[in-house]
Amino acid sequence: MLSKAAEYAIRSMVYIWMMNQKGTRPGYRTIAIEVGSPEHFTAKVLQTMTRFNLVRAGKGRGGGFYFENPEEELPVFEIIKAIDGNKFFSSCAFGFGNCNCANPCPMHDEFMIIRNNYTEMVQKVTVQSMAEKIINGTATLNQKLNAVGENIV
Amino acid sequence: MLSKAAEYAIRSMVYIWMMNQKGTRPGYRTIAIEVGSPEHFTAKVLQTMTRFNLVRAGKGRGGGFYFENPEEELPVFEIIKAIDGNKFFSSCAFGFGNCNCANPCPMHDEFMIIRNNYTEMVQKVTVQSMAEKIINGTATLNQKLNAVGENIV
DNA sequence: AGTTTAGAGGATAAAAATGTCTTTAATTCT
DNA sequence: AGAATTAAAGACATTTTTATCCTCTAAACT
Repeated sequence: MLSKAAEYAIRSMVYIWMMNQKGTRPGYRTIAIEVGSPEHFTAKVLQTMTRFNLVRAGKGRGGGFYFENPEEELPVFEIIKAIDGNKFFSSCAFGFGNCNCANPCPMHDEFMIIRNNYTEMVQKVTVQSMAEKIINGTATLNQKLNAVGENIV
Repeated sequence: MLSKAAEYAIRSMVYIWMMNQKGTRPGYRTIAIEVGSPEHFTAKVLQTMTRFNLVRAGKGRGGGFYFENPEEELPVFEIIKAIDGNKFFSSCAFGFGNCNCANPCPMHDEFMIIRNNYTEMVQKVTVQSMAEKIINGTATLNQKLNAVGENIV
């Protein structure tokens, strides 16, 4: 499963991309409110994003976060790697540092298939493809809750 | 990814099953040494296993852990659920409590496929099937390290 | 230049996961 | 009955993850 940090990062990035399309550069305060993540923690996570050059940040009035090349497809894979490293993409079910074909754990073969599928998936899903779904109305970035805090179904 | 607790639990259960086959009931001290897990933490994890009736424990001299019905296939799924709950099996990529078809996150469809495959896998892989691999010599329960602590390849 | 705005960075706090230690309870053997 | 053995249970410690706060720095606008 994704860490909270990675989760917030992905949500934030999609939001930034969408706002950029509308011609604005959101700040982390706005982002946190809109994607439903803790404000300062979101700021930290976005620092990591800029450090890895996955997004750019402008200081001062009119500043905020933005993509230099919004057309360039950004796979979720890159975001996850920046935040969580490639722990998941390299480690095995049994936590063996380097469970490999020569010295496999008893779930190695089965786990490899899942892991490869997952890796492929997060390489295929991009910030743009996700944003598109939200614009289409076929997905939501933040869970819609009713007044009592219950999920709307 | 599995928690450490779940990881140790799976390894321990496979080891117990194999020792039972040989006619012995290992204690948690032995188990911890043999599967390479922290002793007392392993004890805790095994307490959970007995509480969920996934294995039995005998106290006193000649005691230790054992399976009442060793023939009955035990899917890894059950072990993971006992330790980690069904967090992973029910939650979505975006951590939405109940991201569902009616209110999906932008990775919902893609993630569902992976999650279903994973669930299927851990339901198919059992303590017995894993033990068999180890007995065959086609897998190891514990990472074999050389004198310097490096992985043997 | 000075003021305002916004991210960067460091220090700290809280919570959860992981790991350790000690005591208690149950069982077996003598 | 008493001693030895082994899991159960609770208290405690450490580490990692998650979250908050405060100060610093850069940019923009007047």
